[in-house]
Parts: sequence; C-alpha cells; structure tokens
Amino acid sequence: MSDSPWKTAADRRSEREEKRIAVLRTAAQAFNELGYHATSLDDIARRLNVTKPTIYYYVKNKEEILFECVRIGLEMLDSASNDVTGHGGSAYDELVAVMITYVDIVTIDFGMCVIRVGEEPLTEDSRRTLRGLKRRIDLKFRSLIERGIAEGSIVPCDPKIAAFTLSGALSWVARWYSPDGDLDPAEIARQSIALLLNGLRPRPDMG
Amino acid sequence: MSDSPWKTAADRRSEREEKRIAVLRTAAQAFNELGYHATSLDDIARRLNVTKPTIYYYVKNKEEILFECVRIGLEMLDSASNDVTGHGGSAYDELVAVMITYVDIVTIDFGMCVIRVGEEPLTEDSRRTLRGLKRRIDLKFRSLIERGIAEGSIVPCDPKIAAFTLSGALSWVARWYSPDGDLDPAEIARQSIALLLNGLRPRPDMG
DNA sequence: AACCTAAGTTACTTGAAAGTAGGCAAGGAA
DNA sequence: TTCCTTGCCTACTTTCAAGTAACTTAGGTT
Repeated sequence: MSDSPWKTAADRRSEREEKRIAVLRTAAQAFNELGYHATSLDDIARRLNVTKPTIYYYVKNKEEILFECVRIGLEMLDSASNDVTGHGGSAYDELVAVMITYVDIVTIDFGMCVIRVGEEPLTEDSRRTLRGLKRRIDLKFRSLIERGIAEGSIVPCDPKIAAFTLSGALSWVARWYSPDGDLDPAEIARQSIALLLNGLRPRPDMG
Repeated sequence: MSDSPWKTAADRRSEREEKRIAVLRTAAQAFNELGYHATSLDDIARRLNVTKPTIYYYVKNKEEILFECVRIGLEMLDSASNDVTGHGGSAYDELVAVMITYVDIVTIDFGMCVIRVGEEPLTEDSRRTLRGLKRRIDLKFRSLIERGIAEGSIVPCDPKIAAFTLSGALSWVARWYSPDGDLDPAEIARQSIALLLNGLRPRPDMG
C-alpha cells in the first residue's frame, strides 16, 4: 500500500464508485423519510452538498436511483439468506437465522427502501427484474418451510401462505421502526420471531 | 316508497353523496392498481366516464380524495373491531374474530388503500388525523392481547410488539393478494391466522 | 315566459421538478 | 507550455398533471 498523494486510475475509479454509492444511500434515506415522489433530486443533492447536475454525473436518472436502491436491498436480503443456509442445522434453525438477518436488513437504508418505497414508481421493465429477485427470496423461505415440514421441525402448513405471512410480519417492521424509538431492531426481531415461532396460544409444554 | 319519476331534494342530496362515494371508490381502485402519483385525475375521470372538472365538483382536490379513502378504510377497520368485541368470548376468541375481519377489509378498495397507498402523500395535518385513527385500532389489538394474557388465553409477550407483528402479517396480505389469483381472502385469512395462533413450531399437544 | 341551479363541458393557466446545455477550474499528460 | 479529462457549477428548457375560468344544457321554480 503506497501512501502517495497521487491517485492511480484504479483509485479514481473506486472513488467514483464510492460517490455513486453515497448518492444512492443518501437517496435511499431521503426516500425512506419523505417518500419517492416527495424527494426531489435537489433534496438529495443538498444533503450531499452538491448540486443537481452532479447527481446526473453519477446516475442516469431518478428512476435508476430507486431501481438501484431496491436492487441492492434485495441482493442483501438474498445473499444474507444464502449465507445462513447449509451450516448443517435443521430447516427450522436456518429459518430462524434468516428471519433475524431479514429484520436487520429491512431496518436500514437500502433494505428499508425495498419495503417502504417498493417498486411501484418504476417502469414495468424494472419491476419485472426486481420481482425476479423477490421471487428468489420468497422461494428461499418456502423451501426452508417445506424442508422443515418434511423433517418435522416445522408444523405442517401451506408453505406459500406461511412464507408470505412470515415475510409480511417481518417486513412490516420496516414501516413502523424508528431509530429514535425505544425499541432496537434486535429486540424487535427477537420478540416478533418468538411470536411467529410459538404462536399466540399458550403451550402446555414449556420447551 | 313512492316510485314517482321526480326527485325530491333529499333524493338529489343522496344521489350526490352516492356519486361522491363513486368518485372515491373508483379513485381507491386506481390508486391500488397504479399508485397515488401514477394516477391522474384524468384517469379517475375517464373510469367514471366524465371529465376532470366534474371530479372537482365532488371533492376539493386530489389530496382530499386520498384522505377520504384512507379515512373510510380506517373507520371500517375500527368499527369492525368494535362490532366484534364484547360478545362474551375470551380475549383470544375476540382477537381471532378481529383478525378475520381485518383481512376481509384490507383486501378491498378502501381498506386496501390504507395499506397499499398509506398516508405518505398527504400533508402533515392529514397524516396526524389518520395516525389518530390508526392508533385506536392498534390499541384495540393491544388491549385484547393484554386481556388475553391476563386471562391466560394468550401467551405472555410484549403486547406492543405482538400487536405490530399481527397487524403486519395481516396487512401484508393487501400487498400481494390479487382477486385473480387462486387464493381467496377467506382461505388466506384462515391459514395465516392459524400460523399466527399456533406458531411454526410443532406442538406435542394436538389441541 | 323568465329565471335559477345542478351538473356537466372545453380550453386554459400554473407550478414544480426532471432533465439538459454549456461553462469553468484543477490536475495530470504530452 | 498546452491540452485533455474529471468533476462540478449556473442557468436554462421541458413536461406533465393539478387546478381554474368561463361556458352550456337540462330541469325545475316562480
């Protein structure tokens, strides 16, 4: 690692990439606070201490910004759920691990953008691409549930509806969670997941 | 009931009110399909076979349309949850009944608008009013849960997080449910609620 | 007959935000 | 030195949908 004050071409490329990510992350935060339409490119630029045309130096247009935010959020969810898989645990254990990381991701910028903003403002083309990603995540949930049912570690149920119900309960956290509130994401995740695992009805067994 | 072809003043008043509701309901459907911003007043007018200024004859502006759609949806949720209460059942039974009607409501126009569109496009003033209504519904869930815990019909848990988790799981139905799909709302409600009540973990007891 | 009101219409204004044209400064390259 | 590229700016155009002005027509009222 040289500490030369001069930048190589590679340095400049990665600086540019960092700035692009900063644009996206700042936009994601603004979208999450104000909504997509209520956020102007001037707003985003102001938060970055630059002007609007600078934004266009890093991204094609506003639509691309949202598309990328949601795509990154979905990639995070997808890869997190893959990382957790195949560590030799039961399907039940893996599902729990996936659920925990799911909450972590949807409570911060890109992940939150997936839930709060969604793909509604995008063109049909972009939506199709993102739906593909969503589907992969959904199938991950379903297949874990199916495996769990087969193993006996998960109660028999319709895996499709169960997957929607779980992801719904966890996604919803992104809508009401506030970093200023008195509940931190880890605690929320713990309790919500406990409810989903054990149900509202008391169990005679204490296991 | 006279069948005179002439209309009384009361007739005309109620016809006007019906038309206003038609504007709101049509708008809600369009909002649910396309989103608030992607729906122009011209779109709504076209669906009603009139022109845009006609819409303004029935409502003040676009914001009022959304406000009313969400307000009506929330009123439906609130009054449904009150109707169900106090029939002498356990808190658990009442909660189940509330959950069933909750799904019914959020899968059709005004109710769906509450979840799919939300209040993000509104002014802070309107949002405050609607948040008040939402809070009442949330407190209904919480108090049922608290009562259930006290009675022993519901498992001990944090009522706040539990209420959010339940309403989240059920609200999410409004996001993926499609009338064209092969799952009808009653079936969805039955299965999701069963999962929330019993949990993912198998129970040794078959009760 | 003269008039009013309800319920529409056509044709316009307006405003906000997306997106663009073109300039300028700094820093390395020839 | 001269020139090119990068990165950012000021100032502009464009677009699109919300909202409005002012007319029309049909019925009922006096």
